[in-house]
Amino acid sequence: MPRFLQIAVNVPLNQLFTYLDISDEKPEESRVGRRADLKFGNRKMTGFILDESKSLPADCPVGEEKIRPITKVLDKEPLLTPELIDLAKWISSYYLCSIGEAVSAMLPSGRRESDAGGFSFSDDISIHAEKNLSDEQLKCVQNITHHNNKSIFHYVYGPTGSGKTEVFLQTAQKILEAGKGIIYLVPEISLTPQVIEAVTQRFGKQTAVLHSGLTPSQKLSEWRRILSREARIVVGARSAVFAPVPDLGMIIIDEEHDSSYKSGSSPRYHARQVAMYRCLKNKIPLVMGSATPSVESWQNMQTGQILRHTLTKRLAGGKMPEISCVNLSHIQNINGCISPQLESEVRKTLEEKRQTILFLNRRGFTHFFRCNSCGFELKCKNCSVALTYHKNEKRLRCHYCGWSIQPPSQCPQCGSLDVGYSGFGTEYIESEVKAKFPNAKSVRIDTDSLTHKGELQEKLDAFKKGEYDIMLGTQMVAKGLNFPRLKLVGVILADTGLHLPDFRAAERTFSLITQVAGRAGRFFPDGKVIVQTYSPDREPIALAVTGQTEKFYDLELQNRKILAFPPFSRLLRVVFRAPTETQAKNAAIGAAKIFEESLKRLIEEKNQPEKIIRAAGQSEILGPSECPLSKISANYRWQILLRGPAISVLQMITSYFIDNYEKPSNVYIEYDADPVSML
DNA sequence: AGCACGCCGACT
DNA sequence: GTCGGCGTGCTC
Repeated sequence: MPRFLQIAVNVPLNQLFTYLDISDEKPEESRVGRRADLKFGNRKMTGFILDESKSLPADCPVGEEKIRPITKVLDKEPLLTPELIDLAKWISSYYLCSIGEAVSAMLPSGRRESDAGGFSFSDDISIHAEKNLSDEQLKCVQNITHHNNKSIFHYVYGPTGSGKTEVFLQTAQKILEAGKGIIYLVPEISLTPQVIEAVTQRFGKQTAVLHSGLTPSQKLSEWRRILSREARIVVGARSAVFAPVPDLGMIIIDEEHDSSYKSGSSPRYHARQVAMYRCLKNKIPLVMGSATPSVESWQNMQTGQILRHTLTKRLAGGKMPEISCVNLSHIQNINGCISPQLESEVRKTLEEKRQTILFLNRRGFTHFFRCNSCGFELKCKNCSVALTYHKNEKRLRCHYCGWSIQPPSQCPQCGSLDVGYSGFGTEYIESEVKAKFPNAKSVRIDTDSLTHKGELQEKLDAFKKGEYDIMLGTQMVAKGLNFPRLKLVGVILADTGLHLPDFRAAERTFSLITQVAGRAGRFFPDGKVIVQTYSPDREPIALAVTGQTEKFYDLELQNRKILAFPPFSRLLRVVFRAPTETQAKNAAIGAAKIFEESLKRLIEEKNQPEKIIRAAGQSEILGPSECPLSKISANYRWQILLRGPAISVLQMITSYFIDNYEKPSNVYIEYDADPVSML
C-alpha cells in the first residue's frame, strides 16, 4: 500500500516535501522518525520522515504527478522520537531556520553505526567511588530531588572547588535509581579524557559520551545506545541537549555561563534555552551550576524563576589564591605588555620550577580610543559600548546604533594630549615572552595556533606533564583545567574585554577573572594571580579581584536596566552579508523597511492578544548599522537589531520579513535569536 | 544551500 | 569556432 511521507530536507527552505513509499516491507510499521535516501531535484540526499498519511494531504502545494518515490528507508528503527520531532519544530520557529536545518543540527550525521568510544568501561559500576557529601551539598541534593516530578529550574551556585560536580553526580544517581534518564552538559573544552573517565567510572556502561572526537558513525552508535535504553546518562557538549533519552528525568548544565552553549552557526540555538524547553515539556527539573552565573540566570534567581542553592565552602582545603592588580597607567615606559611586577613573579616561578599561565582574555583585534594618561575610553552616548575607530572615515562609531563622532585630539576626561588607539594580540606577547625569558619553554594556545584536531589536548597534556614552563593564550585555556605544577596566573590586560563593543563586555571580564582566580588556587594555597589593567577601579575588575560577586551582579543588572539590554529586553539580530559593502548596506536598508512595516502591521492587527500588541508597541528596530566585525573573509556585513520585551514578537516580525523580503542574489542573511556575541 | 541551465568574453 | 564566467531559478 502506498504511503505519502512528509520529509524534512537540509536546505534553507522552511517546508516539508512530500514523497511516496511504495515498498510493501512491514506495512504495519510507521516510517515516522526514520531517515530516507531520496533524489531531491537532481541530487541524492538524506531526508527525515516527520509524518505520513494514506492519501495525498489536502494542503500539499504540488499535484500528485510531481511526487516522487523515496529511494529507500535508511533506518530499521526510528532515530527521532515524537518529542524530538516536536523539538525540531520549536527550534525552527524560535531560531528562524528551516525544519530540515533544525533536524540536521540535532541528529548525528553518520549513516551507519560503528564501534563507539575508544575509551573502555570499567567492569564495575563503582558506587564505592561516591564521595561523602558536606551538609551543604547534602541539603542541595535533597532540595533538588525533592522536586523530582516538576519542572523546576535549579541553580547550584558556589565558588570553584565547592563541590558542585559531586552534587550533580549524586542527584543524577537518584534520578537514575528512579528509572529515568539524564542529560549532563559540559562545555566542549571541559570534555577532557579525565572528565569522561570520572563519569564513566561512576556510572559505568550506563554512560554515553558525545564529544567532538567521535566520528559521525560513532555518534550514531551512541545515539542508538541511548534510544535502546542501554545508556541512561548522556554526557556531552552543546548538541547533546538533543540526545534522544527515553523517559528523560533531568538535564544538568555545568558551567552554565559558558558561551560555548550557544551555537555559532545556523540554527544558532542556546543549549540552555533548548534544555528549558525540554524540561518544561517533560515536567522535569533543570539543574545548572557555575561560580559565575550568566547575568540572565542571576536575574532569574533574584525573581525566583530559578531556585538558587548556594555552596559556600571550598572543599579541597584550598584558600582562594592571592590576587593583586598591577595598574599599568602608573608604569612609565612599559616595554611591551609585561609589567616589571609580573616579570619578576614569572622569574621567581621559573626558579621554583613551577608553571605560569599568561592570559589574554580576547584576541586584541579592536581599535579603541584610549587616553594614555588616565585610561579613559570613549563610549556611545546611546548604548554604553566602546566606540571603535574607523580608519577609512576617520571617525569613532557605535556598532549598535550607528552614532559617530570625530576622534578628540585630547582626552575629554583629563585633557591630556597623549591619546591614541590600542589593541594587541597573542603573537605579539609570544615574542615578548621569548625575548624576556629566553631559557623558558613556552607554548601558545589560541584558535590561530591550533592546526589539527587534538592539538589542543596534546598541548595541554604536555603542559600538565611539565614539558613547558609558560603557557599563553586566550580564554580557551581558562576552563576546567587542573595543572598540579601551576603557580602563577597573569592576566595580561584585563581591560581588553571591556573595550569590545558588546554589552556583555563587563560580564565576560568579571567572569574570566573570577574563573581564572579560582583555578589558580585550586590545588595550591600558594597560588598567585596578577591582573594587569589600566582601570583597576572599573567595577568588573575591582569586584572580581576582591571577590565581591554579588555586588557585581547588582551593579551590572542596574546598568542593563538603564540601557534596556537583556535580561530587561530580548534581542534578535539579523546580519546581511555580501561581497561588496554597497550590496550589504543596501540589503540591510531595504530589509529595515520591511521590518518596520511588519512591526506596524502587528501593532494594528485586530485579532492578536493584548499582550502581543503591547509588547509589539514597545519593540524597536535598531539600525541598520555596520557589524562590529564589518568584514569577514571577503564578506561585508551589516546588521539590524530587533529589541523588545517579548522574543515571540521579534520572531513574528522576522518570520513576516522572511516571507516578504525578496533577497538579492549575493546577499546572505543570518538570524540570531538571543545573540550572545554581538561581533 | 546546491546544482543546472543560460547567455556573453578570451582562448586553442 | 568553444570553454567558462556567474546571474537566475528550482527543489515534492
